[in-house]
Amino acid sequence: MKRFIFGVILLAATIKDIVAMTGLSLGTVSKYLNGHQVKEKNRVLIEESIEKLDFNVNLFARGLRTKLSSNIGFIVPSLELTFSTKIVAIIEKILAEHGYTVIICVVTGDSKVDKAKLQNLVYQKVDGLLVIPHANHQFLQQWLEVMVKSIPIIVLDRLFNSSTVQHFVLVDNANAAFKATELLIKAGHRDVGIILGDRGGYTSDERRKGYLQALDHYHVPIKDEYQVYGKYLKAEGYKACEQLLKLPNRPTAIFVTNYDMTLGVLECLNEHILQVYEDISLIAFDLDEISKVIKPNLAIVTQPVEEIGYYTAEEILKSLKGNHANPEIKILECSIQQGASIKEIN
Amino acid sequence: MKRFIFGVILLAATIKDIVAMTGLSLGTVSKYLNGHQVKEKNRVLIEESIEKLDFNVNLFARGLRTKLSSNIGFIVPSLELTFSTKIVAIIEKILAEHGYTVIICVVTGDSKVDKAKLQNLVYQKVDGLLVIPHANHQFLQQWLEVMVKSIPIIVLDRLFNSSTVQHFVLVDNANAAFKATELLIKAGHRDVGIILGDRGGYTSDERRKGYLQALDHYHVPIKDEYQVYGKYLKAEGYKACEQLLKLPNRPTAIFVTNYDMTLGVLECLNEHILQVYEDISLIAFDLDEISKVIKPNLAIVTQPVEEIGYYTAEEILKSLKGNHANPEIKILECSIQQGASIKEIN
DNA sequence: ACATAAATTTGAAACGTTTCATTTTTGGGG
DNA sequence: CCCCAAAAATGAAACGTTTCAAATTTATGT
Repeated sequence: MKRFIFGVILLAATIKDIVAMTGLSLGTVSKYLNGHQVKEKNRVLIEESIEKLDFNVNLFARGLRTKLSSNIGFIVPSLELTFSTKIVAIIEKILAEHGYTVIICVVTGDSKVDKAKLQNLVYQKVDGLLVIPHANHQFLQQWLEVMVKSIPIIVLDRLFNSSTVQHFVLVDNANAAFKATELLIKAGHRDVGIILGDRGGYTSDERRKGYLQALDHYHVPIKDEYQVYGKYLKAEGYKACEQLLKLPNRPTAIFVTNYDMTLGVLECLNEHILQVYEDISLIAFDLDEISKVIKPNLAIVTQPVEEIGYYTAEEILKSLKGNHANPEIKILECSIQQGASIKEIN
Repeated sequence: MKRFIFGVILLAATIKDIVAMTGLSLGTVSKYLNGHQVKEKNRVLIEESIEKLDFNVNLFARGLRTKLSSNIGFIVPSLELTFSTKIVAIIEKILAEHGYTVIICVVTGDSKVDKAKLQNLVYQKVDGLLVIPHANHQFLQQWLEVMVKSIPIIVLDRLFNSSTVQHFVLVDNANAAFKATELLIKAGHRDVGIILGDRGGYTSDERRKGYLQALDHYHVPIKDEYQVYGKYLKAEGYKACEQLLKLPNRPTAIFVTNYDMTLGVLECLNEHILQVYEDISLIAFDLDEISKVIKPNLAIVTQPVEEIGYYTAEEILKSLKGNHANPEIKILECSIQQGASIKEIN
């Protein structure tokens, strides 16, 4: 029996207390706790006892035998992207309903630091792993390749080639970029710049692909100087924007393919005293909460973060429940939110 | 010895393997692992062995004896406030350097849901707790009062009266609000509105206090209708703003005391076709990353999130190391970032 | 060298589960 | 009412640490 003094627990109840109270054996109670068949009469007995004792399984003891922790690790490149935090929040909520907790692990990209963090995490503390890879994820990827053999892993946002990691949840970046670019073209723009992430990065390449397809489809000439690369950072967005503005015939519209870069672009336009819409058209990515406060309201591509969260949570739960072999590449669609940042120049 | 097949760990090394390799006893090795004095010769022996075996303490077994997990729980009201996520990120980084991991727990304010989450967390999974309370935190507070007797707890952002919880890290909200209001007054504004959080909420009351002090200090008449309350949400900021705009002689300047509410205010002004600066002056809270992209740049009060993070991490580490009795209320200062959103109307 | 105090080492017991080979109970058919 | 297969219950062993009283080694002063 849990014993209290002034409301503080001195001693938590154990299975042995249940045994003492019910007269059953350790084995039977344990079986009940793990969802196995137990005689009706005994089930009632045990449940009453659990209730009275306020019994909770000791996870240390359980883990010692089973090597399971009821924790899920969530590896993110940063906590300052709403994309990541929204997904973490949704998943934390769902997993909590199933008795799991979420351990956050921010990877820096510095493989030395990351290695220690990941090692500790995976060897002992988590039953499964959710991963939003860092742009610079070579080390992480190698690590995952090995780890996925011992625990279920789902990778979000980025696809990579791997014979072992096979469970991905992605958005259709190419199609989203196609539609965004299309929107600009249909408004009459033929000089459309695009600000991309790292050259060779997965999302970057996909978004570029969609952009090129759209130009091609509408017979708009492709110009290399309109495609600018940078890291997914505000400062790099600023730089990329300047680069486009410096061009002899600068684009009349820009597609910025990332949240943070968009902030940089807006700051850059501000400083160059260029008005969105009036002087230059814009469509951005993922700006959800703030697209409306910016004047004019920005047209944006919105990733289905909620759907990503729900789907991923369900999938990892399935994997944890033993269905270890349903790897899949899931691709979800983005939507486009109209704004007042695209000028018709027919 | 850890045994591998195709790079996958089959069996992790245990203390017994070290015993076998060094010829020492369990007790000695354990003592070494826990930082106690061991003969130099043996220290070397053990360290070599650990290295060779790639030994890691099994945290389940350790926890079974010690009831310690090397996890810290971080309770946040939401993951969509940069205030919270920045602090979480900083603290996660520092704690990781000390072998701790961070379990995220988002409380909803629904005490039924929260209770189950917190229970699980505290009874078994965490050695300490960091808490950014929800605005509606009665239940949470009661819970903390009891829990702090068994593990160290530090509360951030909000102060509350408690005979047990005594460790707080706060910012000087009153002073920050004083300075913000002062800035508006010095620009000649005498009709200064303030949009506050929940009536009776800690931060809300403090910020109001500073606001009133500033008005009083500069002999500006105080008007009740200029003080509007709402929840710290974008939608409520919108509503609050409308309320101020509807007033017969509406304020010439508004102090918005929260990030999310500011977004709502900006949207509201946009829709009413009111220009910040030109039509109405504004000073906001915590808008850091986006204050620069908004035109005109907003003047903002910035909370020292980095400092809060570093300080809190150090404090919880101290508490975990046994210095269990250094409760303190730490108050950090905010800074003000000038912008172009305040019009001189002398 | 010797006695003694101090510093280390030792190893059995305990932490609270799960597992599994065995034993016991149950219920259906003849 | 008995037999037997199936279902359920049993309880000892094991998981890998930490702890602690007892034993051993080392250091100190004479």
